[in-house]
Amino acid sequence: MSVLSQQFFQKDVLEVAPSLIGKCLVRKYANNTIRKFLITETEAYRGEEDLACHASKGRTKRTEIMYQKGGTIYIYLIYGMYWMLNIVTEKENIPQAVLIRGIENYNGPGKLTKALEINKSINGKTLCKRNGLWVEDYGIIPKITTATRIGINYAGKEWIEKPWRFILNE
DNA sequence: TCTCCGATTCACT
DNA sequence: GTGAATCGGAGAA
Repeated sequence: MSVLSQQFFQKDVLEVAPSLIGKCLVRKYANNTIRKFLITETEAYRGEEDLACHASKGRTKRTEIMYQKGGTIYIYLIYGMYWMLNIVTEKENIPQAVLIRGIENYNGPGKLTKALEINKSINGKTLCKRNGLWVEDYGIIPKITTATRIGINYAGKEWIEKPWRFILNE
């Protein structure tokens, strides 16, 4: 087992997103309990030109986090009810992020953040043990299926059709 | 300040 | 298959 370094995330999101499949998301709760979850589904959001990406509107207070260097945690509230967990990729000033859509036993981004007790308090923090959330590599070589992204009908045909969702094959 | 709407989920017809 | 819940960010004025 090895803990993924910051360097792992400082690459193109299209490399990072599929390679996170089969890795282990580790959460240390407020009461020091530690739980590990296999990552089963991710999605890539890639830069200002990607109309499905929040950063397509340019650099704002909200998207500022995505311009940080890879390994930063981006938390975002959707529909006033659910927190989305993203991991920023690439170097500084390149707005890319991986959305964690699914983990073992929790199918759905809203459910997994609930299970992990994720909320805005860790927005902008770095992915590492000190902050209670990190990723471990157990050397699993997963079989990956690609698909189109979900919930981005506003982005237009060209971007809806990108096969930027990555799913672990059972 | 005010209005619009979303990287979702769940209950109900 | 359809619609409600619910709130912060972005853009308009």
